[in-house]
Amino acid sequence: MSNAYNRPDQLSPELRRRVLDTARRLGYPGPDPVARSLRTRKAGAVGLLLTENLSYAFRDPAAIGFLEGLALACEDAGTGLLLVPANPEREDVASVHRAGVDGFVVYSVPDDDPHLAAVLERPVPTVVCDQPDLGTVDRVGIDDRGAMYELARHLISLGHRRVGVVCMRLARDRNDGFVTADRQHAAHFHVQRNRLSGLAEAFSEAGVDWSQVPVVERFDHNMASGASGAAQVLDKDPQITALICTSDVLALGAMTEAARRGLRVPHDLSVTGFDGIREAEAAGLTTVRQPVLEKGRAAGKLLLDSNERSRPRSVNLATELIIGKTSAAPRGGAEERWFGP
Amino acid sequence: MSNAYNRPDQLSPELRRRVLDTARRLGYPGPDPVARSLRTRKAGAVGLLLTENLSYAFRDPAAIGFLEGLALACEDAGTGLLLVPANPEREDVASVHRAGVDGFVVYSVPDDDPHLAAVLERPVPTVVCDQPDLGTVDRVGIDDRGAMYELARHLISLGHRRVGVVCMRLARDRNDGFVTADRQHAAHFHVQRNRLSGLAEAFSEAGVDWSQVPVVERFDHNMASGASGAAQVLDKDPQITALICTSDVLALGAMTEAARRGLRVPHDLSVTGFDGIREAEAAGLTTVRQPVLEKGRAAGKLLLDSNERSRPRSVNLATELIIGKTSAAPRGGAEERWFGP
DNA sequence: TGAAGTGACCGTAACGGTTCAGAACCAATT
DNA sequence: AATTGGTTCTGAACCGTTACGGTCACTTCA
Repeated sequence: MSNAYNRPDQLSPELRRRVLDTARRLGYPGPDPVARSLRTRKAGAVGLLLTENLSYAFRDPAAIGFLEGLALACEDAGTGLLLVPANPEREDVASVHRAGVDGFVVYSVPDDDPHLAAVLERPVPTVVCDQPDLGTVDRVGIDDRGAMYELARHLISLGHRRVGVVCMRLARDRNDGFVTADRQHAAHFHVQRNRLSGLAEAFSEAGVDWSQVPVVERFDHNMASGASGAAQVLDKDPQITALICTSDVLALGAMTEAARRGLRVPHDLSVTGFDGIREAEAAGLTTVRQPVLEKGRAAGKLLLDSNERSRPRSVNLATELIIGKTSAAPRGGAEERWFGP
Repeated sequence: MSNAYNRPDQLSPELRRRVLDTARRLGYPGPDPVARSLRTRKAGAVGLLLTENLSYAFRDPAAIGFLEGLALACEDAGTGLLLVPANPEREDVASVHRAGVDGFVVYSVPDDDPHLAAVLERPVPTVVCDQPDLGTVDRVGIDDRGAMYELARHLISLGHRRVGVVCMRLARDRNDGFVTADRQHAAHFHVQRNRLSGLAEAFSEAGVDWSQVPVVERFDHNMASGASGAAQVLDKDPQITALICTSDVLALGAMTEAARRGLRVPHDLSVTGFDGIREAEAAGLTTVRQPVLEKGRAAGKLLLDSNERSRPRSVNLATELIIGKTSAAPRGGAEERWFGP
């Protein structure tokens, strides 16, 4: 029977026709994909674990780019892409257990997330993205630390010494406010931890006492958070000459707050982002561009040709420092004479 | 055994512990989701069929909004969302057959698409979106025809009589150029067909010979298409006072072309769109806003509570005419005295 | 003390396909 | 005529799980 559908060469055309005819007459809807998957041990789909609220993936431009790249890789391979809901509120690991997939891509979740643990227990290949190297599964990411270090060097060379930071959530608990050094080090989001540590290193080297730098955290990732985070930093220390945001979305929000306060960017305040999304380019933001689409595509490729037990691979994609028109030497800064526009 | 995982109440805690212990010792990875699906006849996922190149879904703002709404509905119900690749080039219906899902959502595909036919043959509930009412499955959409009629009335009341149109693809074959009346009527994309027919009706009523109106079609849906489409219309008839685009993305592209030609919008040329995406709002575009997120959510809800054999439901969501600053009375037009700004 | 009732546990039969071994058949060769 | 080879077709095993009904021990009540 299944031969009639899948192996036309294995039987005579006449029998095939007869089988298909009676099948249609009996109202047979064609082979059941689930039963087929059980037998062949291939689901024909890869799972994408997004710990964030599922709809978040469609709001964040960087996440959309990643999704697009991953979808492209899946399309090339002819497999589907299953978005696995993983609501962080109820610890509903069941969704991971219930997903019939040939492998998982894990995108930017906290490293202590129970869903991630559940994925790693499943006997399928996995690629983690923007995560620490687990040593046991493939990984794709960028050098967040190095890229942010480079951005910090840019600001330092412009003459900035008194700065503030707005970052995304650092752990699963909501903490909208200032961040202690401890919390920075213990951050469960690999990406944010490394970006902060790149900043800390560069500014420490430049003689800045990092523990005195105001770092504000926001749980939600949108422009409003960027604006309110910027407000909190500027209230704390109105003397800062640069505001460093760990994402473009936050930075764009920060720009609106600067405008609201009548601060001219970059004359009165430099603002920087991270990601290199289209909106940032349009705004001329100084930022680090990372190849989000390529990241998704690389994750998909890695997963889809998981050769039997080659040792875990780790891919780092290149980033590029984009110097836009939102960073300049601080007003009246000593260095202005040498580094100004 | 399965009880130990799924029905802790059916057995004593002691046995449960013992079972789970030996399971772990034997390296048992937990119940297999595919086998479970086979037995329970529930896949725990819904399929989304996008006939367009898969990555398209992540480029078009309206599609993203739809996806977000659908993802929200799925998240609420605790089911996954499977993106089914359906490359229009190779007629690869296998992807539809291979998808292990409890139902399908079909989003804006041509009504003669073989993938759609394949979905309808599958014995699972289906919701079509932006499609003609098939009478056999649930449907969600808007009144494209009526909404466009209303937009046309707005332009007519401003005094526009000589207009041009840029529309999205009308069928599966690529036809970048002028569109005959025949092709307009025979269009296989329900949405485009109805928008055009709303225009034709309104302008015909106003005494305009619709067959003389230049209508240009573009296969790809991006701003560049809008720009080149606008150029083609303006080359054909530089006298037009309004350019009607069947999507905001095309309209935004048309605006860039108008600017390139030194045409001031709306003074020299009115431009209108359709969808109500964020970028259009930012640009002050005159357009029709449709609730894309709600459309996705409605499709998901419809699918997920498919009560046994209720007769097919059809949902029409409300739209809203947004009069922005890209439409005004034509320069020197007779009506200007009464309707001008 | 025996019958009936209760709850925990276990064995087995599907679910619907794929695969593979071998039966049946036919033709050609020794 | 018997053996060989090749092709087409049939049947049974298996994939891993859950639903279901039956067994068994143990309690309860007459």
